[in-house]
Formats: sequence, structure tokens, C-alpha cells
Amino acid sequence: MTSCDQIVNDERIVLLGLLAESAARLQRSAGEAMEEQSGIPLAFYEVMVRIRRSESGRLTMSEVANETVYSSGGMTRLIDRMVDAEFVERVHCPTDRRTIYVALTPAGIAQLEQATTVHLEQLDHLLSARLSCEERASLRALLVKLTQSLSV
Amino acid sequence: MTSCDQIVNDERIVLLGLLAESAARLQRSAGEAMEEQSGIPLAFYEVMVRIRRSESGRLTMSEVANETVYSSGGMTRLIDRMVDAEFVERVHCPTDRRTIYVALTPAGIAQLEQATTVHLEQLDHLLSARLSCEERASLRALLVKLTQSLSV
DNA sequence: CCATATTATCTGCTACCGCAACTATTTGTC
DNA sequence: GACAAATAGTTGCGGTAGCAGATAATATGG
Repeated sequence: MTSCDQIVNDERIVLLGLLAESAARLQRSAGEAMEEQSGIPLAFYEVMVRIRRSESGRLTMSEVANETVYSSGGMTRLIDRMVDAEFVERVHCPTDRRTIYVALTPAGIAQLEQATTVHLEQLDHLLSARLSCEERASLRALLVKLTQSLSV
Repeated sequence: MTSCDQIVNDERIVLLGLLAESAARLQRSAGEAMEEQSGIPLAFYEVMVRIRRSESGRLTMSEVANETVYSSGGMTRLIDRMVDAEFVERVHCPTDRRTIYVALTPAGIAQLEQATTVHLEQLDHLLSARLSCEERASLRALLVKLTQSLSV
């Protein structure tokens, strides 16, 4: 190999590292702020947001796990903690006794609303201050394109 | 609040979730491939790449930790594992006995070269197949801009 | 020359995730 | 209807990260 020095600076390798770094730093900043100001982990928030976005106000365990890139085992315990905190509840599906829906409790809805308000302020700091609306839109488009069909 | 339904779809909240999801999925895919084909965790690779990119061929514990978004404690153990695997070695700084340099061993350099070759093929699958060269360039530019001054 | 503050790294404790194995349920095939 | 395969979710185990405190070395002020 002529020089690994050059190859490790390949744009694709840099891009993957950059993506990991950006995501880690943003999640850390936003996560710390949420923990401080709303008292919940960012992971809780992400789950509650997905549930809230759903048509029926509930998602199966598998659906939540897939949307948030958790394993099924990992999601079981995350939901356990959220049930303990009384933000969500498990609801058995009447037609398929294997599936379990996860739905927000009234306390969860309240928590989600409070956290969202604070979270948006943080995102103004973290995102809006650094990227224009157009830039955020193209970043979003690029990430969607990148993640499509990688969804498995 | 009129409707939290709308607010949780705010473009900034979506963007943060999307960034997390993209990074997680890509790292998972690339990480599994690297583990299979090169026998090392992606975390090892990321550390070795940073060291290789450095001018002097070595970085302090703090430098590696900062560049890879680890805490100092987390980096201590990651380097412990890499030392056990004989990919890197700790070198005491002669002028400041607190600082410790991390440098690649010959085995580490060889491993890095092998892994890089395979990794680039994977990235062709994961990145090049989905985004054009121009799109990757603008994604890179946007991520750099986003992460700038968030570096602490 | 000593005391204090700062810096660099390591260690103990705790929390959390993934994998693989397991249970329960449903679906498909004969 | 019965048995095999597939699917949904939970649990045991192992590994890894972060935080806080400990340790060691250097820099600063008196």
C-alpha cells in the first residue's frame, strides 16, 4: 500500500466519522439539557414522540424498537423503565395475543408537552443558530435519502 | 397547547431524530461488517484512524477522547482493550509525566490497512450507492458546519 | 520551599444495551 | 385437526460507557 496516510482521509471514511461525531455531540448536548430541565432521558423523549406521531396513539413493541434503532430486548427494558415512571403503559392487543401496544399515559402526555417546549429552545441553540432553514432542509433531505432502504 | 401532535413534527425535532437514526443505522451496518470481515470493533478502527491522521503518529489520551466523543474514563478502557489486542501502545511523554501518548504498533498499522480496504468497500455499499459525490460533499459540509463550535 | 490549583489519567460503581435462548401465540401445510 | 415454521416479546448474561472520586504530576502564589 503506497500510503495508508492518504487513504484514511478518504472522503467516505471522513463522512462516516463526521456523522457519528455530529450525532453524538448533539445528542449529548440535547440529552443533558433535557435531563436537567425536564428530568427525563432523551431516550424516553424519542419513544414518546414516536408514539405521539402515530395515527392511533400507540405502537407495538417492534414498531417502537425499529423506529428508534433498538433491539427488541433493549426496548423491552426501556419500556419497563418508562412504565415504572408511569409515562407509558402496555396494552394487550385483543386480536393477537402476542403483540403488545405501548401508549402514553396522561402523565406521559403532559411530560411530553413540557419537554417539547424546552427541547425546542435547545434546538434553536444547537441547530438554528448554526444552520439556516434552507440548510436544515437539505440536511434533512440528504439524511432521509441516506437512511432509506437501510431501514432493516 | 393547541396540539402537541403538530409540534412533535417540528422540523428541528425531526432533524435531530433523523440524525440519530442515520448515524445509528450506518454505524451498526458498518460495524457488523467490520467485525465480521476484519475482526475488530468499529470503535477500534475509529481510534486507529485518528492516530494515523495525526502529524506525529501519536495522540494523547485526551486528544483521542475528544476526537471520538468519549469521556476520559471511557477512553481509558477502550485503549486498555486495544493495548491487550496489541494494536496500540501507551508511550510516556518525556517532558510531562502526566500525559500519555497512544501510538499504533506494527500490528495495529497492518490491521488498519487491512480494515480500511474492506471498510471502503462497505462504504461504497452504504454511502456511494445512495448519495452522489456532490451530495456526499454537501452532507459533509453541512455536518462540519453543524458540529463546529459544538466541539467542547 | 511549601501550599494550592490545575491538569492528565486511572478505578469503582452503576446503568444500559445487544445477543442468544426461551415462552407464548399465530400461521401455514398436509 | 395436528405439527412445523414464523413471529412477538421477555429474560439471562456479558460487555461497555459515563460519572465521580482517587492518584499523580505540574504550575502558580506567597
